Amino acid sequence: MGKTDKKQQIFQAALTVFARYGYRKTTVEDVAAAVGMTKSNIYFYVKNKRDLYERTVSGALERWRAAIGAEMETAKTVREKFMVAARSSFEYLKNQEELRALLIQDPEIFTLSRTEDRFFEVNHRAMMMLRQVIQQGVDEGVFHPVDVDSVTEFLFSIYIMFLIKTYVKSDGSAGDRMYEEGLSLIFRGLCRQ
Amino acid sequence: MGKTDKKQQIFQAALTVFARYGYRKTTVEDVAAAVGMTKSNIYFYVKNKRDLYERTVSGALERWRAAIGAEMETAKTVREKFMVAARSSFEYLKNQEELRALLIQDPEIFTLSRTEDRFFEVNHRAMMMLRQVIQQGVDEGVFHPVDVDSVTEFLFSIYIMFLIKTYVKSDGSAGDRMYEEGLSLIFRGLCRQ
Amino acid sequence: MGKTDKKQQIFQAALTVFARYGYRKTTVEDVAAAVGMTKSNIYFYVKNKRDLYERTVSGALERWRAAIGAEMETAKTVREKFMVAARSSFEYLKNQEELRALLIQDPEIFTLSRTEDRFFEVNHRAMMMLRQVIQQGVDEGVFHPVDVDSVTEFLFSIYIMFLIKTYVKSDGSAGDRMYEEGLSLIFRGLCRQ
Amino acid sequence: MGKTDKKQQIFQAALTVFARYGYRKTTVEDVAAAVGMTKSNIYFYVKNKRDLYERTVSGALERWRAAIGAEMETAKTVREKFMVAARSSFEYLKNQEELRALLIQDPEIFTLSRTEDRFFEVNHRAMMMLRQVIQQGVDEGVFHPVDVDSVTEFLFSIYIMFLIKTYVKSDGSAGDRMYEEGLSLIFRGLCRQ
DNA sequence: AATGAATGAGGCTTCATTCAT
DNA sequence: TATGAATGAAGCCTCATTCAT
Repeated sequence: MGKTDKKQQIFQAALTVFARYGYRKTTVEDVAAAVGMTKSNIYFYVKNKRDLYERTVSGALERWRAAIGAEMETAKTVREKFMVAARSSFEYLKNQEELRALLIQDPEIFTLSRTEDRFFEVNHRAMMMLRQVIQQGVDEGVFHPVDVDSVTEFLFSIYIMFLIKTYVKSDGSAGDRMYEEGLSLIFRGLCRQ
Repeated sequence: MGKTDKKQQIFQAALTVFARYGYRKTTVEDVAAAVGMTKSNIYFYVKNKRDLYERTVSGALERWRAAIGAEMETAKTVREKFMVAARSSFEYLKNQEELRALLIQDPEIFTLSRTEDRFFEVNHRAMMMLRQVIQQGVDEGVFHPVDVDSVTEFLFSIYIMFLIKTYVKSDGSAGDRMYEEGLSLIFRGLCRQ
Repeated sequence: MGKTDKKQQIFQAALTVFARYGYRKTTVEDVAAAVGMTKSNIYFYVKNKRDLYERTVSGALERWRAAIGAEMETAKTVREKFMVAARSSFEYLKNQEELRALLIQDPEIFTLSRTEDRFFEVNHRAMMMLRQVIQQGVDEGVFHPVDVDSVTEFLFSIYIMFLIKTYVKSDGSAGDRMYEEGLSLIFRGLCRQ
Repeated sequence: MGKTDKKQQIFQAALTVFARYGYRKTTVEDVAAAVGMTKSNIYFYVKNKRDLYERTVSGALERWRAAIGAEMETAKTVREKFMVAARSSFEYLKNQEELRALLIQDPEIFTLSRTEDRFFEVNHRAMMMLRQVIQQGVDEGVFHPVDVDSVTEFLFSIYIMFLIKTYVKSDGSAGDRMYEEGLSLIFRGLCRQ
């Protein structure tokens, strides 16, 4: 087995553990135990506990983004693309309990501060996919002539928040209802006519 | 000086320290040093490090909410109230660097899950203020006849997100522009006609 | 209320608390709370936590010894006295849950090392009562001509052990049975004929 | 050096320290220093301070019991066995200052309450050795037809008490004399004729 | 590539005790 | 007499990280 394979194995196990306990409560030894190796050997593959975490998360995010991207290419119209993006993100997360848990544990994963964001690159790539849809909508006159960059960021943020909200252990509040109401409100504000 | 005063003094100092270093990195001793007393004496006033933190945060949130509440009473129309709420929140935070820092350090402060939220009460009170405005807008026919509860929660979430986004150490992105674009988009979706 | 009364009140409360939690786990504050005063005020009446404990225990032991002494004076023959001593000790303890608990928590209370024993005096007085009975038995020829001092100490020790064993939360073993068997064994070895 | 060896080294050192200062006064750091390692490394071998203590004590008790067991097998008659047991226990302890000290520091080590006894197993094994002798004596008609279980427990208790008494830092009292008087008294009550 | 062993640094908490009022 | 407030000292334990093998 190559070194890369072993790493993947580690990140997979780390995902499970971090998702369950969060960064702080997770011990390097916990991860090691999950892979079936010893604590010290982990340091052969990663530099740090932090390093371990960041690689783990980045990997998971990237897989997610790639999945959405693939789905979006199947859509034709702008409206479809928008919906596909939203829907397939939700679908994807539905089958990824660990990723969901992770996002709940550490919502800052989505922070977009370029300077210190540990996940800037992958986040940015994801946002660009959204931007492209909006740009297209504006160009085609389907959407109001909004400032594309600002609105992209705005919607991306809402979108992220939605995901988190939706998957946080049931607030007791009707998440689905909020989802529908919110979405139509947004659409009403975005679409022309 | 009464015991309550001393407590306030402690929470004030704690706010400073927690804002700077975050919960984890902050040492009880740090706080003690900031007040000018010994570590052990802190335990005369609070039960725990956790207890210290929660009282500190709750206090700060409550002061904030009260300030907004006072401002809102000065407004007459629904639209004014809405704007005042948004604006004075921002204004307030502009002068409260520490609270801002705190919110960045621990965004979960705003989590609204009734079961585990440590700050549920004060958060809830704040949201109810918003709900009241929306209800009024709907009643007066100024807003679309939306589902008040869902939209309240939706807008409150966005509002919180906005605050955090805006005050996160410079994103590099144009926060204000996003703010304006987003707000008008929302309004367009919310207001009738 | 005189200072002495207040002290008695303190020792009474202390007995309750020490009996329940043992010396180590008992906090000066626990005792204070039980009396209804503050920690610091305790130090007006006693020098130390240790001092507090020792006065508390000594008092209880002395009351016990006095009760037995009174009972023994009612007996006539040596055998009667012996039995009365054993029996009334048990009877007394039956109604003194706290003292019992205390003895279980700190069996060293009965240690007889003259040098460091904190309760030497009262223990010694108790043992002397037993010695007197044995001496009388030997003098009257009812008992074997044993070495009075040694046997006294021996029996006193067994006697103490018995008390503790008996009142330790049921070992699961048949304490009563052991009591009878042991006592008759002892008597067989002690009495002439 | 294997892990087991290292552990033995630790327990040996721990025995020394616990014997000297008692459980409470002994610091994990004290033990570590005695072995020549750091505090934290101790936690590599044991779970707790408590764990450290219990393993230390159990080991010492077990070594003791095994030594007596070996001696007893050399004896032929019941009386001899009884005497050997008593005598070799004393002999063993004479050369084990630390174990002696330990027993004095924490007499509860010998408590036989099945539920809470931390050393029940090893204690029980020891008592069973005594029981066997008594059973044999009764079977052979050398002893009175006593209730074996009760008397075993009774004698075991006395025996333990004796050990403690004898080895408590000089009582000032003539321990040996008491030993002889007590033993003959017991024998007189136990042996037929 | 892997491991056992070791370490250092640090943090939380408890409490007996004191002191000014 | 009584109290609130303050303190110092101490102890347990966790963990990320390193190193020799």
